[in-house]
Amino acid sequence: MVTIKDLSNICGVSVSTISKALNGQPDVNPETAESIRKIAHDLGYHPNSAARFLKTNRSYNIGVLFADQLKHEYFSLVLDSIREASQASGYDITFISNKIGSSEMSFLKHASYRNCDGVVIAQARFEDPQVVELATSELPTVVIDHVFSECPSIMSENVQSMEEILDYVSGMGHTRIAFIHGEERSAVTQKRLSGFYKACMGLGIKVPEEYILEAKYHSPKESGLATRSLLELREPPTCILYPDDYSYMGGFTEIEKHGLSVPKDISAVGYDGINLAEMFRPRLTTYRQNVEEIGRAAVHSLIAQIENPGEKLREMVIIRGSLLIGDSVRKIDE
Amino acid sequence: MVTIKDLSNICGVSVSTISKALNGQPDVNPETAESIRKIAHDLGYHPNSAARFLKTNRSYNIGVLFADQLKHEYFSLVLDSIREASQASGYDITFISNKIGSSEMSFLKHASYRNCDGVVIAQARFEDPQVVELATSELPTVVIDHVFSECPSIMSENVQSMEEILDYVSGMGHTRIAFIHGEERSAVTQKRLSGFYKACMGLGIKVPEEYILEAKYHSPKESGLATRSLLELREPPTCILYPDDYSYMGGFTEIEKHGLSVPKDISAVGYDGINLAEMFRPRLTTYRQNVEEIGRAAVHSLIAQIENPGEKLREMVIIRGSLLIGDSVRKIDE
DNA sequence: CTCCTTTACGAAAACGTTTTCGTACCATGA
DNA sequence: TCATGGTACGAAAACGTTTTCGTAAAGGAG
Repeated sequence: MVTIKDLSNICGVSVSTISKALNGQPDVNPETAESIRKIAHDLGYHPNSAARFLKTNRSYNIGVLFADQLKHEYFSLVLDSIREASQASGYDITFISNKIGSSEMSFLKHASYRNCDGVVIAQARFEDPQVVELATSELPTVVIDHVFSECPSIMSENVQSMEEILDYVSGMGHTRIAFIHGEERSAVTQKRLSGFYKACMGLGIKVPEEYILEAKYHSPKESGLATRSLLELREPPTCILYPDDYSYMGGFTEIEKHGLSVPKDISAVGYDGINLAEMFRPRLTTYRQNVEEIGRAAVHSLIAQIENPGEKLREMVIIRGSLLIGDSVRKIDE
Repeated sequence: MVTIKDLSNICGVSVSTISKALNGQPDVNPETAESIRKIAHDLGYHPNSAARFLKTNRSYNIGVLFADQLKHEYFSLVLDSIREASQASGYDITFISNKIGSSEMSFLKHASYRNCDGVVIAQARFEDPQVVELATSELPTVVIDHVFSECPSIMSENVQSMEEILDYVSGMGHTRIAFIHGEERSAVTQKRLSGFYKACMGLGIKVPEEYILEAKYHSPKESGLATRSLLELREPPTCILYPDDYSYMGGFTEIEKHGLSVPKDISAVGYDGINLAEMFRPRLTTYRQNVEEIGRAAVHSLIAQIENPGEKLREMVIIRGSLLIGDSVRKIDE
């Protein structure tokens, strides 16, 4: 690897001058600077990030927390946009975990051990003390789809989206609408529930308690169970809203098992708008999240914090998606 | 952040002794060492990775190259297993790209700028000179689904898998079998083609030239076009093999557009075995890749290189998958 | 010509580690 | 008693940078 000392030898000036030339300091002769830059470029010199960090305390590396998995398309797309946005801004990304090799290390420790300038909490068990510790720490952080009072949040829009879904479903003639939602304690769920109720109120739809069921996000199994209990009701719903497209899979299988079909007997709506949804038959009606924007907003907010250490901003950005209409909701003629 | 100097002050011994105690050097009194370790643990001390690298030239960080995208489930699952295996071995991972911020930087430069101990080439344009440069460099590398003569390869099994597929399809009574394959120049495609021809020969199936078409991996559009040309043949195939499950999507849409249906009119087989394939209707018959094993093998091979710098091993590991039978291949009764 | 300011550069310290080498102390054997 | 050897520790250099400060040379003002 070519170091600044090599450059110093080749250029015949001291390392200090090299460093200053490369960093655009004013106290170096423009011609010298230019020739140094040229040689550095020709030799493919780049300052070693570790050494540079030691002096500047900036690693240009941001940590990303995906606690459980990025097995779901939604999360991998968010990751992809985080990666893209970071790179565009000159940052690399590193995954943060809480065990590395045989030794346990809290998320925060891991991030500081790796000298991250900041971390994006993209997917995590938000009540985990380690996650809380991270979010409330001095380290710049930004959280996606959750709100911590101590750091900025990027939230997908969840109230209006539910209203849009219900407008559509109700427009198709449905009045018996069930809602299988994700974990109750999640901020996203709360928003969606409130959007759901609000829309029902506006539309004059009455929803029996049994129509509102808790499942888990991205768990076909849980949603399958919930679906079963809905189907076994004396008066089952005509339309079921699912927490996400994966969960719909579980519901769909259960509906088939009951000898029913979508949308003839039961209509269904997913959430997230994963790319493969258009391959489902019937084509799934779902709400497409703007994953590109979510990742980008997270990175930009984080970098803003990193580069302006003074202001501890606590903004909240809300990203809207859009309803994607498929064939999974049947039109009911009265 | 607590540094080794802080520990030195607290423990009342020099930094050298602290370092030696923590690294298990023999020339430190066992009792002293134990008390140092205890204090270090209580304070949550971890040596700074950047500083440590500077002395040891080991970053415990491995670079991962996903040149284009990890938008496809197959790649995100591979990434996930890479991440898991790395972490289990005490390594973190960083994405390698060839532009960072506004400045261009070759993959190799980027990896060495970030002091990666090695890099996994997981998905890339293998003929890209930068990728070649990386694979042939001094830096330990491992490549997935391609073979470079200079570094170990992890290959998914591709010959036998095609034979299995053809055994099955032929067993279902098909003789007019088309094969839409991915990029011709790719090693994977070559293997699959050879498996395809070999199986056809063994089964006594004659395949007209028009039945073999090139498309691109993960491009529904390309496969859609290829499918169209197959359907417009005077004697179209009864079964089409696709390069991957995403590509099948394109084919499926095209088949529907022609007023035909899968598998009644045309049977189809995918590849990769993404989780959502079971949601397609009909359920897709496909060949499931062992993504966990692929990622793990890559990481283990890479770490073996890193930790035994002497031997430049050049092994090739082949990972088998398994046929996943759905409903997309019709049984033909003669 | 002197004094002051500006310009352009270099020496050296520092960041947090690891590692080499030196050495003080103590025990052992002759 | 002295030489020898082992044990346990510390001083200091080094890794590749950035940054502070010092200073020599050059130029301008009086």
